[in-house]
Amino acid sequence: MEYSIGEVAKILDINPSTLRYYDKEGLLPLVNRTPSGIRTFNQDDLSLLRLVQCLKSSGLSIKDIKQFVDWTLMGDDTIEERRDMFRRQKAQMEAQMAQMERTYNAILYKCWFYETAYDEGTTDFDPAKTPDEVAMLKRNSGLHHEKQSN
Amino acid sequence: MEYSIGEVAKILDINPSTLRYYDKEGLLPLVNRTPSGIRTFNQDDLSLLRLVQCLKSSGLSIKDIKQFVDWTLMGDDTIEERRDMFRRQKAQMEAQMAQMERTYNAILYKCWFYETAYDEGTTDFDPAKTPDEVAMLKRNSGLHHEKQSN
DNA sequence: AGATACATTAAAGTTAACTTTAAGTTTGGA
DNA sequence: TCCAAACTTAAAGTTAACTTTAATGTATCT
Repeated sequence: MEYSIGEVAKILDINPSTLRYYDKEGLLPLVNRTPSGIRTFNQDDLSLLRLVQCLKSSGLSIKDIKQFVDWTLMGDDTIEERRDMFRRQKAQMEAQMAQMERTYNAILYKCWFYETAYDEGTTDFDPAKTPDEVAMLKRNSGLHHEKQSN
Repeated sequence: MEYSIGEVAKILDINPSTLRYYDKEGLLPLVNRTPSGIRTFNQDDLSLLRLVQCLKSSGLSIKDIKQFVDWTLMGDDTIEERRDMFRRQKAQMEAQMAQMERTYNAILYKCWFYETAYDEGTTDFDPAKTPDEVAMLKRNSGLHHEKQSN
């Protein structure tokens, strides 16, 4: 089964221009063309595009992804480089997820803070009189902004 | 205790120019100045800056953060808006974290794939002969790129 | 007083990842 | 055959969030 650029765009919910941009950047080195020059995408191209989306959402840049694609084209001699890239990216994502959890806790605290402020009709309530769990979260969040500046 | 822009920059590991940019964008409406015009940051300013960093890392734009700061300056009449903002941001982060977990699983699979390929000396090994858990992960990751294109 | 480090502003420059535009070509249906 | 939709390229434009530059002022040390 083959697909036009517009069909691929719909399937993967990408702008056709973005697909052309990826192609120009060397991310899609194996896309075929009709004799008149129109791109025809096959299942492999779709798989690669899904991988590109995944790598992008893991935080890799277009440049990094091109490097990976180039390594893949070179074959088995570059397995180590690719392995190391994924090891690094795994570590990077773990750091990112840890950071995200800390940020999420701070947002949770802010949610609690404004739910309470909403109920009280003011941000100037006494944060000492609060459920223990949230109070602990507050102590750990490093966000005591309201106390001083409101 | 008060701090110069350079001291704040070091404490929070931000470029002084970034601090001036935040100020210009209205994110730091309460920073004092010496008679000669030099900014002096106090503890409240530092707290607000930490909050700005947190909101930024949660995915809010400078514009969104300015809106929040403006609401805060307006006082208790805007508690509902701020509460809703944090509710939305909480939901947004949850979606982001769910997406990140899916991506992380795909990266884990890639790690396994290239560790195995490294051991085998080729990417063209039989993925059927693999530990069950990873095989399941593979089936769920939607990344069967190697099979076809290597 | 002079040097040096740090501060100020406004404005221009940077970067990544698209997105849009312009001008044209190809394809499929009435 | 003709029209509209969808394709092509190259190049310019967009956006966010800084970052750098230039020209100048201020504070501190010797």
